[in-house]
Amino acid sequence: MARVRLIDVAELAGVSMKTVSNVVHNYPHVAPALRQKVQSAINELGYRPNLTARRLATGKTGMIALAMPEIDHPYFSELSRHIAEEATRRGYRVLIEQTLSDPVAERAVLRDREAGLVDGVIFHPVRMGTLDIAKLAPGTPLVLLGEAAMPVMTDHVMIDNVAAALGGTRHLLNSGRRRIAFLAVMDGDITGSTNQRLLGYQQALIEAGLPLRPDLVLTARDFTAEAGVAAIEAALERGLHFDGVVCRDDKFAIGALKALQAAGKSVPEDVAVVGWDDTLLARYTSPALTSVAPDKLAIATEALTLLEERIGGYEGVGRHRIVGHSLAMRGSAPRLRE
Amino acid sequence: MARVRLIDVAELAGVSMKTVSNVVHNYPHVAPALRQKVQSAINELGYRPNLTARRLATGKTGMIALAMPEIDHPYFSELSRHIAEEATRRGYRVLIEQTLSDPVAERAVLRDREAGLVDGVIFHPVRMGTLDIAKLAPGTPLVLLGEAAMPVMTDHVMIDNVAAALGGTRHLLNSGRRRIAFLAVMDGDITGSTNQRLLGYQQALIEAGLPLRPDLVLTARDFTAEAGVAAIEAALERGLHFDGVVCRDDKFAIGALKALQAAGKSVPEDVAVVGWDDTLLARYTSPALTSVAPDKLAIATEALTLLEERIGGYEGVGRHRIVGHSLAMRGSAPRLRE
DNA sequence: CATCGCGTTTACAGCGCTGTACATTAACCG
DNA sequence: CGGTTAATGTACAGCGCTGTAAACGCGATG
Repeated sequence: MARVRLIDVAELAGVSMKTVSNVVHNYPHVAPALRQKVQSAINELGYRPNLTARRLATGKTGMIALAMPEIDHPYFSELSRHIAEEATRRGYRVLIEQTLSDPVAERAVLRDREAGLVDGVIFHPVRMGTLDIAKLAPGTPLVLLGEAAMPVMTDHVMIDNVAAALGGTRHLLNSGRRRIAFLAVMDGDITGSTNQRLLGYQQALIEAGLPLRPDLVLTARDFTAEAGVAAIEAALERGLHFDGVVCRDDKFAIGALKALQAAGKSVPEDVAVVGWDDTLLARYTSPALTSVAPDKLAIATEALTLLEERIGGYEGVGRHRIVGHSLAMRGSAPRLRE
Repeated sequence: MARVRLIDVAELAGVSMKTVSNVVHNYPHVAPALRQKVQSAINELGYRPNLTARRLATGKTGMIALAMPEIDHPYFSELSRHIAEEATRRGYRVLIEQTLSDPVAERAVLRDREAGLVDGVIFHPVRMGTLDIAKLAPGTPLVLLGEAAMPVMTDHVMIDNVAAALGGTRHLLNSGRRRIAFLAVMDGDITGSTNQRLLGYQQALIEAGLPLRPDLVLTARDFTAEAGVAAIEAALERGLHFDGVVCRDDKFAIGALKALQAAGKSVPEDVAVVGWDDTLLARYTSPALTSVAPDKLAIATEALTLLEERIGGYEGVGRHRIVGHSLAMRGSAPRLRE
């Protein structure tokens, strides 16, 4: 059963291909009678336009690529959902690419993979830095997310990580905590996110007139809840005393919760915990996690707006947009009573 | 900066377009010297093949669509990851569609949306039933997931829900539970999954010689953790006594955990809880959830195998594949001591 | 030395659609 | 009523690539 083509419809209706095309596209200047005739021919044959051919002819694909480290990480899947919905609203479809934080896969995103396949790319890099990306200067319109890279020429959307960490830490300070740990820094973490969050944490302590104690900055081996457990266990074992933890990540916070409960500490009474990203996970732990909440919808909207402008031909210098964040208050570090 | 085309490379290298094409595709019969010359021309111009044009010429898109209700639901995001990785391994790229369980969006998946854009579709329907799908008989190769629909002519991959529910319930029975609730049935849930799971639950009770008590089959208003909380609260309020809960869903199980803990019941001592889907969430509650674990990787592999056969031209009757499942043992309904 | 055969390269049609330029008809106006 | 404008419709090139068929060496063969 060969596919029905435009010309088949045209022949059946006794008109030119272009007229059929005009009907398909609801082009206004088609006589009602003809439109009717063409429409029946379309229905009779069950014609569906071949999108690939349309793309080749128009040069527009109506598709954007979204490249992220892991599509099943709650933060990224929640963000993708927003981006997918916003893109649909604007008439784009989304091709999701998973890089698994692999440098080769990341590079591929900016090179040949998308050639002529998508109109633009939204990319959350992990391993590629500012210079790597600047060098690959892709022909494709591009918007970056996250803190790993921010070349001057490329558009970029992020939250103010320093301010967010400052806010989260202040919240703990306001509730009377004085020995607040940071979970965690890592070897080989070049994303910049951690550094900015650490900076905000430190700034809050300084504001409050507290000393910066290096032993309160914990170290983890990777970005898993298990690594968070291990880091807290190690800290407790070496006798570290702390009454609050600011985590760079909800998974770390979950690990902290587990390790603290296992050690007989109660949360938030003995130790208050603040997570990061306000993912689905934060709602389902017990106690539920207070978590820094990036405005994911705003990230999606802003990224698509910038991308659409690039697709529309904007070629100026990179715009760097900071979108809002808040602190989602839950049991692990509850809101203060008034 | 116009895109570089095949013909531009050909002119620079002083050869025909086809030769350049052959070099790009690593066609063996190209003289080394020429290949070298063409390669430098490619590098010099930074040529990248236009995938859209390639598709039009070959008729193959190398892309498959994956249509699911919600891309940020942990079960679906985990499944997508497997499908995306397996698809990549087989040389396909994945276009993810979110239907949000909207009948219109589901219908669109099977109709014009993918025309000539993907080689095949993997579709997890929610609202469309067997007949709806059978009627739309798409030209596109199609594999269905889930229990909502299983037209005879269409390929289909699922786990044995009855057996899985039977297994989960047996586990509770083996650990001595005798009053086991089912969380939950719902009005308007036509997916069939719930019914099959309920059936397995009932079968286990019958096997054990226990009566089927209708009051132990709880009702929820929707598929959220909050609805699960409400259902358990209502049951406790009306004085229902139970020592185990089989949930059709991890979110319900999380709701159950919350409601039980709030009511001062301890899990698993007073009430043991079994979840379903073994999502990320199950690992991070406390206690962690024992959960029915569909073999997601097998679902992905099997679905892609069937789809590839359809793409390859198989036009026979629908194949219905049952893949494995297990019971992921965790604290909410722990493994029995030997 | 003409012929064959193989490896290599080319020319060109065509994938299905849209944009452009042009032809036709209808409508309108002074 | 001739002439102008606007509304409709058509023909066809071309988007960038690949498949096919045919042409082109060139050493080996008889």
